[in-house]
Amino acid sequence: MALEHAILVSLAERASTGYDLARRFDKSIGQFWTATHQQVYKVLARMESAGWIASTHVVQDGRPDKKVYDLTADGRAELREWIAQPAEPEAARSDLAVKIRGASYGDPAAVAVEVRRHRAAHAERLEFYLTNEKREFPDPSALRGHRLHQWLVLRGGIGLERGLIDWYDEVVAALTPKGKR
Amino acid sequence: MALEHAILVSLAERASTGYDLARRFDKSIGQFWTATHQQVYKVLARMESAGWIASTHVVQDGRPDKKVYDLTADGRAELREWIAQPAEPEAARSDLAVKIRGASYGDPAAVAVEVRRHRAAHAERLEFYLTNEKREFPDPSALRGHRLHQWLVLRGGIGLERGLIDWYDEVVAALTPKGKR
DNA sequence: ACTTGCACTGCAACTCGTTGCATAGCTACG
DNA sequence: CGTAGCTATGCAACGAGTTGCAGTGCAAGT
Repeated sequence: MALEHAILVSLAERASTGYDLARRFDKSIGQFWTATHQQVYKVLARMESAGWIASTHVVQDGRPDKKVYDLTADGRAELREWIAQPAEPEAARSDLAVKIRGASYGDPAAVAVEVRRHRAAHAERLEFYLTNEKREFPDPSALRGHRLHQWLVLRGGIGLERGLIDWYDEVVAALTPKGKR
Repeated sequence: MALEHAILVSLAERASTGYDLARRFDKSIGQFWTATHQQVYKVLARMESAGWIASTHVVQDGRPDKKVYDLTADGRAELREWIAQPAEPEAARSDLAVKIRGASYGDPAAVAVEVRRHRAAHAERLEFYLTNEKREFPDPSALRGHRLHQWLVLRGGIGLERGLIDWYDEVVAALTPKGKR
């Protein structure tokens, strides 16, 4: 499982509540790992009883109380160890790719429409990443340490989105009858 | 769940045994969907009782008996319907990306080594895909129907691998101290 | 006044997928 | 002759992740 470790990385960057972590998994870290808030709370509870993280109860006014989690020494050690260990090259999963492959057993035109829709969604995400990059990392050559690493992962996301968009364009062109282009 | 539908696509292309499907998930279809044989057998059983597929017991000599599965009319209908339905743009998951992001909380040099290893694995897979493409699709412009769709998915895999390799190169360069390059 | 939305936490039930194990006969290698 | 590896199927137990539901209290729009 890597969710635990993704959370460790997230908490190493900044102590946070479960709610906050769940939202961050929709954004920066979420590029390469996602989780719903239920999953986050569940895993946080397990991690706390394992002693990797510790929580502080914070009373707020005008808002519900919250529990802020932070790494313990054990958590830091665990993170260090996990990072040192080899990871398996993971396999991609894509419903859409399966649909493209099976297009002739359904309606190829409908698949093309679907691919266009995904293209638009990924173009939007690419825009979002590029805007982030400009705002947060205006001078990449000066980056070091964890800021550099964050930027590198963002670059990965950007490359991935670009690759997908190119591919979708290729697919749409191939699936659209020539008269209709 | 898409494994069921990935299997439907696979069986639409060719009637197969569970064992055979599991191996094919390591190759062509496996680009965008994988499954272990246990998972395949489990899902096949469920699909058969749902009436999507039917099996024929085949006695072999010198080898264990096998069960060859093929689509039923219901299975074809289900596949057609599934293909017509919209799919959610799926989120990527990558342990390695999380490790890159967390590199400063561990050993960045060790992460660089790991990235190099993944780069090599993906370069190998890229080679494999390119060889396949040359052998199976020597003249892409002439492709139509399910052969075209297969080729398109292969193109997606090729683009993905290329994108990853480029990214890994970028990451290795950034994580390797300048003196050691 | 009413509803919608946000901040915040969590339980319960479920599905999907992995890991480990079991079985069985044939082939090929040293 | 023994052992490793392939073809072939499957069960049992577990872990990871999703979906649905539940509750509180404030702010802001209609």
